[in-house]
Order: sequence, then structure tokens, then C-alpha cells
Amino acid sequence: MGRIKTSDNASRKDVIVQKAAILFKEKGFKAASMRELAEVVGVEAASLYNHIKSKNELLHEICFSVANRYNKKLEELETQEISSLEKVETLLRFHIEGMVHHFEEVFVSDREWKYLSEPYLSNFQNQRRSYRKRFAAIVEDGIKKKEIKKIDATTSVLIMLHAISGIESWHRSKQKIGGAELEENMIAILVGGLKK
Amino acid sequence: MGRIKTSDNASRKDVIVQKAAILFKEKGFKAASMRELAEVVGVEAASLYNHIKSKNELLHEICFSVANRYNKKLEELETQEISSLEKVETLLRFHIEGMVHHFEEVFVSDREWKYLSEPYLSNFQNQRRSYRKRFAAIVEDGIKKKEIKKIDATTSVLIMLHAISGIESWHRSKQKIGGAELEENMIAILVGGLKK
DNA sequence: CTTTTTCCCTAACGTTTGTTAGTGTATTTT
DNA sequence: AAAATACACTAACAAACGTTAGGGAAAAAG
Repeated sequence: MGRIKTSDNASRKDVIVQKAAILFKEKGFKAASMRELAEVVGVEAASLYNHIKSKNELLHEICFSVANRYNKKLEELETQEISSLEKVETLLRFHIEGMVHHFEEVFVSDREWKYLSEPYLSNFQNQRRSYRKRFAAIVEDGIKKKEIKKIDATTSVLIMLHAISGIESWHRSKQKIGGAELEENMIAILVGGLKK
Repeated sequence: MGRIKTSDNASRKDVIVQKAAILFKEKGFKAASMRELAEVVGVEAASLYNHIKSKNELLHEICFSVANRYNKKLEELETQEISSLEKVETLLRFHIEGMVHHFEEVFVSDREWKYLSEPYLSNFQNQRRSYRKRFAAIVEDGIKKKEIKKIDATTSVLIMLHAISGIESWHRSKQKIGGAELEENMIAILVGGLKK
């Protein structure tokens, strides 16, 4: 067929991972086959194994790249000196932006992580749990400082994160509103629902 | 192995469909095999085919049973003479209740519908689209009557429906709050976010 | 230019998949 | 009690799966 074309300074492996994210998003991890991926990449299935160790490696490459980005952002945010409600809003905007502009990876990380193999699976679950706890702690703090109405913090985090994953439907829909408009609407409803 | 045990007046097919919902929820439709299902049911894989036509039939049985329930509820609601905000709240409570008490089916219908085969796939997508439009119409109506703040109705529906699907995380979590409490918290945030 | 490394190919492997065919035994109906 | 139906079994199928082996050509390094 010919070799894999790389643009910029991306490795051939990067190209494969990126195409895999698109394919996994469309078909689901289990339903997507290495032969399909190979076709998208423009190569025979066996050739993929010159660049990756296994199908599962592709998945954990995707999942942890996303997880790392969010963890980094949260860490950075925790040290900032702004109100809790502002922290929540910043984080929400970061999530929305991620869902709009890095859709495939984020979607796959969100929906297909259960197919990770050990020890990545446990690792990922721990990170996820910890992330939500730290997010909830920010909400708790806001409640204590009376910036946020008195609700169960865990539930509110759950609502916010899943509401954002609903941007999937926005991507799918025919007559979309603009990305920026979407963001403002989501912030209005979600932050509006928290405010005292 | 022995025959399939039915309780009440459920058919053997009903038993299979119900066990399939649990399995599909845990593993995902594609990853769940008929041999695994057979083991859960307590029978050999081939024996399942005395009751069902195919693996796909199981999926569309699940998806349309859920879809029908929601459509019926919406239809019933549309004729009632209550405020738009009350309609939204009623529908939300119905969704939350469904997610709490018919978890497996609802989850599968939500996440695995893309594996439906034609013509069921198109049919399901149409129903889904139509449901959301009618839900959004209620929100629009509430905005016009100044019960609901001025936001994009489509986005708000998207947020609400996906926020509810986040109850999945609640099921998974170790220290859960009660189902009723969860419902009140979700209503507080979501309806609170809409109110003018 | 020569050597080494990179990378894609074809062919094939061992599994697992959904599903069908055919047979025998319980259960239900007559 | 006899006949018919329902239902579970074993065995097997063709297709699709992830992955490995081995060889040859192109690209990079010397």
C-alpha cells in the first residue's frame, strides 16, 4: 500500500493512535477491528504491529493522554486564588472545550475505558475516582463559603461531568448552534443551578 | 444443564432478555458473547435459539421496550394541564426513577443502541430525535411563558438527559446516598438551573 | 557506495464468534 | 395412554478476530 504519512513531527505511532480514536469513537472499541484501522491508516493490518504492541495499547494511550490533561489542569487550578464558584466554572469550561475540540479522544476515554487491561484499568479507575473527589471538594468548599447552594457535592459533580459528555449529541446533531454559544448555554444552566 | 426457570408468568424469552440486559450492561453488547449469556441463563448456547432469533433481537427487544415506555409517558404528559416547568420536572423524575429502578435496560438502551441492525436502527434514531424535539418544545413553551430562563432549549434538554444518564456512576459508587435523596438533589440542580 | 535500520508486505496461526442441523427427552395436549 | 409440541443437548460450520513469522524493499546512517 505504501508508508504511513506523518505530518509535522508526529510519529507514525501518533498517526495510528489518532485514527484509532476516531474509529473507536465511531464503532466502539470491541467492534472496531485492527483490519479496519489498518485500512483507515492506509496499510495492512500486520504492519500496524511495527509501531504498537497491541490493540489494547492504543486504548490506554488514548485514555491516559486524556486523563493526564485533566489531572494537570485540576492541579493547576487548586493552587489558584479564586472563588470556588469560579474554580468550578473554569473547570467546566475546560471540560466543554475538551469535548468540543478533542472530541474523539475524550469520548473514547469516557465510554470505552472499561476495556482497558490490567494494570491500566485499576489505575484509570483510581485516577477517575480521585479526580471526582477533588472536584467535589471544591464544590464542598463553595458550599461552606456560601457561594454555592446546599446540595450533595458528589451528585452535583456527577451531573456536571455527564451533562458535558452529552456534547456528543451536539456533535451528532444536524443544525448545531456554535461551539461558543453551546459553552455559554451550558455554563448558564449548570453554574446557574449551583448558585445560591 | 436443565431447563430455564421462569418465575411468575414471564416467558423463557423474557428471562433471557432480562439476563441479556444485565450482561450487555456489564460487558457491552459486542463484548458479551452468547456463550456467556447461556451460562448465566443456565443452558447451552445453542439452546437459546429455541427462544430467540438472534443476538440482535435481544438488543432491539431491550431498546424498544425502554423507548416505548418513555414515549408513552411523554404522550400522557403532553395532554395534562400543568405548567411547563412542572412538566419538565415530572419528566425528569420519570427519567431518574427509570435509571434507578430499571437500570440495566435503560443503560443498554442509552449506550448500546448503535449496534441495532436495520431497520431498527433508523427507527430508533428517529424516535429518539422526535422525543428530544418534543421535550425541547415543552422547554420552549416554558420560556415563552416566562417560567423558564431564556436559554437554548435543545442544549438544556441535552444537559438534562445526559445528567440523568450519569446515575450510572451513582450505581457504581461505594458510599451511595439514597435513591430518593439522589432524585431530590438532581431536581434541585437541574430545575434550579432552569428557573427564572 | 555500503551497511544498517526501518517498515510494509503476504501468509498463516489459533481462538472466539454467532448460528444451524440433527437428535433425544421431558412436558403438554388430545 | 398416545400424539404432539416444546426445549435442551452435542457437534459442527464459516467467518472474523488479534497477532506472529519471515522476507523483501526503501530510507537512514556510516
